[in-house]
Amino acid sequence: MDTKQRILDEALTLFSEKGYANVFVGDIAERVGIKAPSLYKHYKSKRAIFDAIIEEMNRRFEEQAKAMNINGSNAAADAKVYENMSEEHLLGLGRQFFLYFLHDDYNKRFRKMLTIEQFHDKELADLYTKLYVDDPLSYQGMLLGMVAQAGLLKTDNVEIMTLHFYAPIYYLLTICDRDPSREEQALKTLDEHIRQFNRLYGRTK
Amino acid sequence: MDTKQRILDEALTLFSEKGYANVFVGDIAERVGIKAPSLYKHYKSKRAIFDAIIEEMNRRFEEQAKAMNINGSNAAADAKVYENMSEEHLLGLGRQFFLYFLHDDYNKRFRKMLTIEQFHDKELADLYTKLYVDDPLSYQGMLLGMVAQAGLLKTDNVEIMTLHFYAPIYYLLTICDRDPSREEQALKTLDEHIRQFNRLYGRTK
DNA sequence: AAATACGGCTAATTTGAATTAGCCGAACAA
DNA sequence: TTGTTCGGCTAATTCAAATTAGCCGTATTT
Repeated sequence: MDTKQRILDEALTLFSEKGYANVFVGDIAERVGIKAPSLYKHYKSKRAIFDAIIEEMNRRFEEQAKAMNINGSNAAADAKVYENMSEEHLLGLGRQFFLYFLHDDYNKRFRKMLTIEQFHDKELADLYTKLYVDDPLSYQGMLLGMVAQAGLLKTDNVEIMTLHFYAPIYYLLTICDRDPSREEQALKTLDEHIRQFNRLYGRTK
Repeated sequence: MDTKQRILDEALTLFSEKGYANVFVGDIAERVGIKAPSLYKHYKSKRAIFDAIIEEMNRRFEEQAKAMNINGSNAAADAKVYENMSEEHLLGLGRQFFLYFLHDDYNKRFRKMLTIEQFHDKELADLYTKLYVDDPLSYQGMLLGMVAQAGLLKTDNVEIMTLHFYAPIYYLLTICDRDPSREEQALKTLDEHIRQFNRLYGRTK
């Protein structure tokens, strides 16, 4: 990987562990294997590194969103996929979502960084809300909506049902971010949550 | 209020808005209405101010926990209180908990500060988890357990039921911390959540 | 009333971290 | 090959923020 990219990568790691203000330009440089002044050949300032991370993140997420829409925009067709969905499928859905967010390295670090920096300015707060609140909710709302369409879930309020599906996932995610040693237990809880969710909302009693 | 206490108070406000590292001793002093060097008549260092905040917080929470136990330890007696609990009571319970955490000034500021600082060291992470994850869960688990005992809620897994009750509350709380303009909407969602919770778990179908 | 403690101030001092200046060798382009 | 760019380095420089020194008035104690 070229140096410019490595700088972003190491900076993100450090920012996610200690927060922007507690990371020194020298720390980043050291990790990359160069001296602090050399960083300035690639970025104008420490702030510029942070901004570049945010930019790249936006790029990645847009990309990802686009990819999702390709499979997600045609609800009528996709609903068929869910026509014979079982509890196992639902479990898979939740687990996949959870593990992706939890273990995908870029996601994990970025989420932690945003958690730390979210109160610095409104833009970051909005980004956090978009990435970890609104987008997952609307995406999963769409999926669960289709499953309900297919007659496998019963509710008169998809939004609240989706909240009931996602809030515990979010909650467990924040626990694991803070303390990875809880992952195993969180995964068990996740399974129980989804099974119970299915019992509560599933049509096939 | 005496200066020593005012320093803690203003420091907490600032730390909760910008995080420890982005607050200067001079900022705190200015708010208190004195000059930076005068702060050192009260605290040995900037760090000591932070530590004092944590200490006071621990004191407050222990106090609060003690107060709760007085009413909470005798489950058999308290269960009677819930014998004729209605959806309205349940709504009140959730709303009270939510609003207390959301608006109690000390709580709000402390929670935001911990959110920012949680990844700095394990002690802070553990404190966060205790205050906003484990304690609420066990407290509400106790209450809901009693309500279930009284025959008003039906479940074979109180823990998951409690997760289903609390996770959305936690989720909404973090949204409001980030963006207070969402409070109104969050309160509506909270109500819908609890009503739906009651529909899902309530015995009196 | 003298002595002392308290809590404020201004003026240093110290420190440490970001950034700039300017050099230099390797690669590559003309 | 000669020049130019790239990306590294060391040695300043700058600047801001924490902390210390030392003064001083007020209030409290003895």
